[in-house]
Amino acid sequence: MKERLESEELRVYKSLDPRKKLTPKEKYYFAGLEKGFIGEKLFDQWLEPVLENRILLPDMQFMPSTTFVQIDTLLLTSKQLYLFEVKYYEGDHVIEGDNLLRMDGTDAKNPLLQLKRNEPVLRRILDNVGCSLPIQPIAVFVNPRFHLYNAPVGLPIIYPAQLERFIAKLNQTPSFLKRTHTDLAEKLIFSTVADNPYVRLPDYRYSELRKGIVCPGCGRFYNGYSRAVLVCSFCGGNETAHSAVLRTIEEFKLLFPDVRITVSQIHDWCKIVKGKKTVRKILEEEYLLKNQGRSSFYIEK
DNA sequence: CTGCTAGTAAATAGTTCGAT
DNA sequence: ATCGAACTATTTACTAGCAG
Repeated sequence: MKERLESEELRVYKSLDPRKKLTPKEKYYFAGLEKGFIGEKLFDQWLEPVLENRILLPDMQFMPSTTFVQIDTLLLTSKQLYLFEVKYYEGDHVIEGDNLLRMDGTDAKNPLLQLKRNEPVLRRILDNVGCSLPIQPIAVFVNPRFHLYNAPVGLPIIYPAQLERFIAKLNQTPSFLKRTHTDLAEKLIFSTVADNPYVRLPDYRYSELRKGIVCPGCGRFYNGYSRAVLVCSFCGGNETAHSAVLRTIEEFKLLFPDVRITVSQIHDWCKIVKGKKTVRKILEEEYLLKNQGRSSFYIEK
């Protein structure tokens, strides 16, 4: 019903990373975003076998009244709604009171607290759409290299070594989806909101960013190209100028949503494309030309 | 495999057109 | 008047096909 996509925030960091020197803080935050996404994808794969009669709702952002909640993973069954908080933490951890600590003493986000905060908000959202299904909040640690030392028995936590059994058990629990369930899923998707007030984007200006086309294989810049085929001098990967330019236009749109797309703009942004003709041709094929002459620009088809 | 040729598409250059 | 897109013609680089 809904696909899990990289967040806009993550995509911005990804395309900024090779083009600008990120501060250590930004790098750290970026790495966290990437790990989070890896973990969520990994858990999606675990859930795959139970989805025949259950619905996976990834990346659900709600804003009922003034509180914003982001829920990584919801799983709708006929009996209940699982609220998962997925973590890709690695290494040894301990619980001290309400805090989840790494062995070096630094704080990691405690998913149990996040669940405690999110559950009542989700309850309100469910009530709003007239759903009385019980919520089952669970924290999931999906990284096999994760260990938690002193957790008491009975916490709503799934550890890496328990994942397989959890999925097997879930699969044995009968679930029959009716029309009301798919309707509910649609209603929930409909009530999600797009923007996340917690995004922390680094500040960047066009002039300071390195221009050019990045190889999708290894993330480094192409040195140049000839005859409409780009060959990466680092990893050997190759692709057509058409798809490379198109991807680089998407990056530009992501980083500068308010700047108009013109042939000159994209020509400068892609840098290694020699002629504006090539850029124009691609824009002409994939986008829609607005206005004529001096004030012309391209928009989505 | 080499050398030739024709065909194709990109790059280049020069010019026109339209909006500001 | 000026700038950027659009148009046109030409050069350049590569490819496929073919004979020797």
